[in-house]
Amino acid sequence: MSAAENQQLKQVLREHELKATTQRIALLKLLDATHEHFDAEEIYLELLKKQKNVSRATVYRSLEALAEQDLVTRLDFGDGRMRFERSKGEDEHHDHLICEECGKVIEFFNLEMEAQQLSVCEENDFTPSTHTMHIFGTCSDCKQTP
Amino acid sequence: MSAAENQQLKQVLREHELKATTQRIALLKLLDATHEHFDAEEIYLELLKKQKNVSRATVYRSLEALAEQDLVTRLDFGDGRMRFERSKGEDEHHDHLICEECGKVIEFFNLEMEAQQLSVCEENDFTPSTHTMHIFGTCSDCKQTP
DNA sequence: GCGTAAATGAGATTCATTCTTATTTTTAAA
DNA sequence: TTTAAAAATAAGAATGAATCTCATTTACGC
Ligand SMILES: [Mn+2]
Ligand SMILES: [Mn+2]
Ligand SMILES: [Zn+2]
Ligand SMILES: [Zn+2]
Repeated sequence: MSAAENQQLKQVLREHELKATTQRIALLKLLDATHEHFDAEEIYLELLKKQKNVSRATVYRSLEALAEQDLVTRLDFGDGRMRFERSKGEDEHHDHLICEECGKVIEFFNLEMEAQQLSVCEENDFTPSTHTMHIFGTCSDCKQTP
Repeated sequence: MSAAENQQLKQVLREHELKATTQRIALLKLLDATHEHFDAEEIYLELLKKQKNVSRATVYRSLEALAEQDLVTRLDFGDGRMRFERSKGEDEHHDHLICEECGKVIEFFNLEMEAQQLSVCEENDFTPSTHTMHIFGTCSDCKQTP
């Protein structure tokens, strides 16, 4: 099903000089369908559940290749496992609030903060490539029930 | 030597309800003496070099206990190992620029950025506890020699 | 369709961190 | 100062995320 989406993802992969394997297509399709921040094991299990044959090693290798091409973004929430999300356009960059109680992740974007980052880099003659701006704490849901 | 410093660190540990073991004192003394961002193994090796008897497990456990009490700060530079630095006062909080070429770490503090973080938290009814603001890229030294 | 380079599967391996248990140390009280 | 209980430590085993190995399969330009 969704042969059109498959074709489109095949196209995307080739534009980034990546071979369009069924595993990579399935992985991209999975991440495209959600805003969740999966780790590699979760992605592996989801693909199995969807009857896709894939190995753990391929999940890791695919995520590496896709991240290299900025098709997915690696997220490090500091709990020992990397998370991944589908990269949206440059204009859709966002950072994260992470609830330490329930694990909920709230996405946000703050233009002034991004501007301050560039300003700090200039002051230090530093050429930025990526950044992590993660704020840990307690979300509104968890605040009420201590 | 520096019996005074030892006494002072003993005091600090007890104020935080931690037993003042020779290992914890040595670890704090080590981190007090530098601005470097050591990982656990480096700390372990440094302590061995200084003739302190300590085991890897104790380094990890001590760092956990000290971080719990905010006497040290855990840093995650995303390369698979945690780094640690001595926590300074609340007023001496800083974030990091990390050179992906040479590993150099530049510390910075930007008040406006911190203010924006609080503003984002308020907007989302989120109570912050800590944050990571790490900017990865290329330092001035590495820019020149590609 | 063919050939070749690249990707995959399955499991072994690595390496940071955590866990286990016997032993030692800290600390408060006698 | 000696003593006892609780806590911390040493040494190495265990864990788990991520990477690597190599035989097999697949993608894709011709
Ligand atoms: Mn996100
Ligand atoms: Mn620092
Ligand atoms: Zn929550
Ligand atoms: Zn550099």
